[in-house]
Amino acid sequence: MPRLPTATKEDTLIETRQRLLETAAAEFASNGFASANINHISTLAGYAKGTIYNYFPSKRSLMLALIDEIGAKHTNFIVTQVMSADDPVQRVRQFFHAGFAFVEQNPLQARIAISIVYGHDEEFKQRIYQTYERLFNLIIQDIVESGITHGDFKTIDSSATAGMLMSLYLGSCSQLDSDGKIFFDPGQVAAFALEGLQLRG
Amino acid sequence: MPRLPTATKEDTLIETRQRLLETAAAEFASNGFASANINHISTLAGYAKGTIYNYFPSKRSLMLALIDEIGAKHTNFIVTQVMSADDPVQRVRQFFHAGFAFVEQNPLQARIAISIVYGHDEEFKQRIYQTYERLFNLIIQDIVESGITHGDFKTIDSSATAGMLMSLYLGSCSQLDSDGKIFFDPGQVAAFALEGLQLRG
Amino acid sequence: MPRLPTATKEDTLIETRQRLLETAAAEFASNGFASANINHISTLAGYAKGTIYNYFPSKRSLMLALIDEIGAKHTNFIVTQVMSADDPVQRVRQFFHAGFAFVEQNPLQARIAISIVYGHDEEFKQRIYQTYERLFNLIIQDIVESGITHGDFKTIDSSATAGMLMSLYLGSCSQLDSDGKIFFDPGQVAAFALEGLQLRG
Amino acid sequence: MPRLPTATKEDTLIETRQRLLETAAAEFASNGFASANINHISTLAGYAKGTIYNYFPSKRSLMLALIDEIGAKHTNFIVTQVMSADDPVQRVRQFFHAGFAFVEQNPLQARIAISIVYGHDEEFKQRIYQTYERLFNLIIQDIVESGITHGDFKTIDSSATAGMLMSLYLGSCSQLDSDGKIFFDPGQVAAFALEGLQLRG
DNA sequence: CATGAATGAGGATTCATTCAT
DNA sequence: TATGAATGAATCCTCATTCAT
Repeated sequence: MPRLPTATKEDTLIETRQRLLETAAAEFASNGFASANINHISTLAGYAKGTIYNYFPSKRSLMLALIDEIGAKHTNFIVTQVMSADDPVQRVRQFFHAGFAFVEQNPLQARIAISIVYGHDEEFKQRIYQTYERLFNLIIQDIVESGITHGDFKTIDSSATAGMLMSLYLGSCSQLDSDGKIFFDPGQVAAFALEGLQLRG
Repeated sequence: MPRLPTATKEDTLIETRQRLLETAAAEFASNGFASANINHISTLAGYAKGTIYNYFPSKRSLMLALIDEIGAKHTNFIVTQVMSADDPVQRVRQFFHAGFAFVEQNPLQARIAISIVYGHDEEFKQRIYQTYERLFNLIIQDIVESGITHGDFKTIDSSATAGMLMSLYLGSCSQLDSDGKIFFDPGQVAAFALEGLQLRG
Repeated sequence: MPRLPTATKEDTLIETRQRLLETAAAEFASNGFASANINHISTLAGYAKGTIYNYFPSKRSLMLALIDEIGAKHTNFIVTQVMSADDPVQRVRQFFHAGFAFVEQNPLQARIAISIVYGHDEEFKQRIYQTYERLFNLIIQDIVESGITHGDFKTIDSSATAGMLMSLYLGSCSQLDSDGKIFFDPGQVAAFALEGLQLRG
Repeated sequence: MPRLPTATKEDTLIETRQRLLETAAAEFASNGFASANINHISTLAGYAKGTIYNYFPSKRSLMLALIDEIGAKHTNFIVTQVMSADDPVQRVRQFFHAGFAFVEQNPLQARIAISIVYGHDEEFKQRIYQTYERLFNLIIQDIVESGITHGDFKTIDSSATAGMLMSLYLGSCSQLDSDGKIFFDPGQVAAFALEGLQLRG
């Protein structure tokens, strides 16, 4: 049915797989993994029930593939933009800007990632942590430790600080107003992360 | 089986309900709402399948009752301790101390609360936001705005700041090490919230 | 609760039983036996769940007791009025008049009786046929055969004719208009039974 | 298991549906709707539990589909045969002959129809009345009113008379002897309907 | 590769019934 | 005798998965 005559066989395979991952994202984002309906996913993608099993051996493995995809995309998106700045302070700002932009451009994927991070499924959690390892390392080394070395940041526990930056990021970008837009401004959050609440003496 | 001959009828009712809520917390915390098994809950509580329906009309309403309980307990726990300090800066520290203590003492309840806040079920989300309204108001008024008035904090958007403090709290207290202990130290997080990353000039 | 202080113990027993039978009639009439809820019955009667089992060993036996009561009442009601007429033709008219009057005065009981007669439960059917035996005999002997003997009626199969009269009765009295009133007039039905459709040559 | 390799897909679908409707008829006829077991139906039809839900969204909708089928078949069967006679008196006889023949050939379906007409489920009742509308109109116009016009029948209320004919039909065809055969002879019932009990002067 | 009918384990929910008080 | 908390068998329905076509 969705057969593009000009595409090679392999292209078609990849396209179908991609289409399935996209509709899976929609379904998982709105219903969560356990309540998601595999039938909806293939139907929405324009395929029959069974097709999904030609691409993924199970519902769970579909989710795992989706997690991998989301994690890679999310990480790439942020890493690229953070590294385009040289100054650690600028990198913090870039981190929140890029992070929020990703959420705005990929709301379904972001919702899935966040609900997994804060959810109860240990396998999914492990998997998403793996895919975010590069992002964590970036924050630890290229943001926090780099900032300490540069004399911009306090000599703080870099790993814990990375965790707090991630918490701040994931928490604030999941607070949406009634239109589904992120409630916060990335600059605001970056300022909070950099300067905190207190007035400087 | 759980027939306490010395207890009055009403006491028994309340005890049974409480027992069911506790085992429900365990089940919901480890499996999430959709994957939780109502039979497990009653069986773990020492009752037969049907008993739960003498107390709650449905699985969903059991969850809602649990949310109400968790929200009230969580809010009370934190509000009481925050208000025991007078100084806004101290209150921020108290907020994280009390918050982390609650999570340590009620890990199941905390997991449920966090997974709902960052999850996909809109009804549960709304319900938990309701129960946390008092806590939000506390952060806005008695921490942030009070700190601004006292000249301790910058003149920041108090509502957004409250959201960031909550994000920081929920995010950091849900990062556990391999023993299930919270990875962070509340003082550390409070310091981050108060002072941020940057060195003061 | 429904405790009349002036009544003797036995009276109370009988009254309670009666009250239970009445509310049972309401429940069985509107929901049918299988869908009837035993709890509704006792609650509507003003008693607790368990009380019904002090009077009837099971839901089924409650229905059987109700069938007995309905059958006896129905039979008595019609037999008495039919026998008050001497002429077989008049008796036919009385049969329909009395029968329709019973239905009007006891709509719930009538509904139950009719749904059992045309229903699928063999035990209930047998039981209601037993309680209607006297009524059948009345129609056969004191209406049809008596009419044949008197020279009023054709020499027809009296047993089959009794069945047709009952069919006509039960069928027409269960056709209700939108107000729940019987759609037919007993005189009309009696005339049909006596004279049929055809014009007399 | 019921994989007919020679049949087209659509044929298989229709056959399976038909098979399910037939076994459903057996189950509903012997146990009534509320006590019928959906698993029995599919198992008896040679399918697994879930298969029925590929064809009917619920037990209730299965019954509704069955009602539609029964009503259509029943109506067609009688209408065709009644209209094959021209004389209203003959049509009355045909009505009972055809009606009784239908019951003999479709005992399960007939039982279901009758128990619904005289049962307590309003939705089922409404549905079956809809499917019998054509039959009612036939009796009113093409039997009774036609008979009045021809000068064969008295000038009676045609709608009420139709109701009485239906009552007589449904009531008498549901009286079975111990072998499950209809107790009455259609000619006998037709004679009763045409001439009544009384001797003609 | 795509299909979709069939499967059947799994799970929420109902409710007649019991029995200790 | 009346109560109502507890029971657990029974049953509808869902849906991930299989597999013949």
